[in-house]
Amino acid sequence: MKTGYWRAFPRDRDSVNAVSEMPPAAPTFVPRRRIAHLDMDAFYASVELLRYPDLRDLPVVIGGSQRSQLSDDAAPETLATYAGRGVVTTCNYAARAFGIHSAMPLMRARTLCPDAVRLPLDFDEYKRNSRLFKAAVREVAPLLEDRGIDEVYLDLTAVPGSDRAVAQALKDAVKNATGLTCSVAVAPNKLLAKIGSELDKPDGLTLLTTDDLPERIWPLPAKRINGIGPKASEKLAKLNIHTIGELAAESRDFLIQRFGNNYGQWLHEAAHGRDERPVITESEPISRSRETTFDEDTRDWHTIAGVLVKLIKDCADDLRKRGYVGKTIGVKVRYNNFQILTRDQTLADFTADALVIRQAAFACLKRVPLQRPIRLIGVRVGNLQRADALSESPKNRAGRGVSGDLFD
DNA sequence: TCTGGGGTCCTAGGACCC
DNA sequence: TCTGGGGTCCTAGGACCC
Repeated sequence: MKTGYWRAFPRDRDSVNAVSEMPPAAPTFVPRRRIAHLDMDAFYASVELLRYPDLRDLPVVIGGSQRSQLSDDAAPETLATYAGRGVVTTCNYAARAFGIHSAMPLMRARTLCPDAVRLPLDFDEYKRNSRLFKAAVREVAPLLEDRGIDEVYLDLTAVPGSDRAVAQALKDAVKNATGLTCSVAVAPNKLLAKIGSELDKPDGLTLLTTDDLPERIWPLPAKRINGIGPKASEKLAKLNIHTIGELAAESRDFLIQRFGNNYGQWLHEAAHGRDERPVITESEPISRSRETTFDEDTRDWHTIAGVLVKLIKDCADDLRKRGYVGKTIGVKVRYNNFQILTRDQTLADFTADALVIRQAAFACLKRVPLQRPIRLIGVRVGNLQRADALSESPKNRAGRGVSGDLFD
């Protein structure tokens, strides 16, 4: 069995500088990486089906108002009686058979399937199940990268057992802990593992090697690559590039010329299934935010200000609860034409104080033209630091950054 | 049909400092 | 009087992801 390959140092798109600082290449034997991507199947819908098993074979759509906004005994309703803003957050496979998919406006889903059952979101319950499945997965493979509520990457390189056996053990662990199914792929890197976990959904188990590239990856649409979204996809289509294979057939220079140095180079690497990004097991948050869409578009300053005050309070509470302080305060509006505008301001001192945030946020809001109705308002606190790390650093406590001459 | 909320990263220009 | 380049921070916008 082939177990590895020789290389000098890992090449990582995100750590070019780090590589150049390393000592001269003394070749090291690096075991071939085994990376898994694990993705829960229709996660929110599946959690709801644990609570309402009778709905299992009916089309079910999750989205719209949140459970916390309803009375406790609110019964599930059908889409036919639903009116209002909002999109499908997710839906079960029965609903997908009608052409419904996530991010679709609920009113559109209603025309496709008026009899679909609509359930409100219950984030507390999804988070509880998320913690359960991640804890179970960690028992099998401790090197875990959290990619949100319903998916993770795992570095299986040091986990004993065949790829298939470990993948099956992961699926069994998730099922035992939550009663839910997931799809797992094992591949040489994150890029291929991510594509792989989609190939056999739901309840999938996929094993991929670089030898599978021509047969199993290249025929897929280019947008199946994580990082190629609607815009890049459209631009590629105009160049008559539709599949990953067609992308791989283009020269690096051609892609750099059309997409810029960074992105062009990355497109070329990705199409060839190359990706050396490590599994990141720990990371610090960059920002926290709160935003909301009005029931009706508005230009009324008092309405806007009133909502903003509440969002600021929520955001400040969240920061304090998590033990973070931030330095850059910003507001975001979305106009009724969907255009987004942001204004932000960096303070001299880190803060999690609602009153301080409020002052800065309203200074930002004053710079927002309200010449047309807005549909969304939001507040963001960025440049986060751990509150405890801050109190240990005299320079930070002074709040004037790192210019040493003020203190030396 | 009429489009949520919470994030991250990248780019690019200008200010400012050395 | 005219002319540098590099580095960092701030701000705004945009693409993308879950």
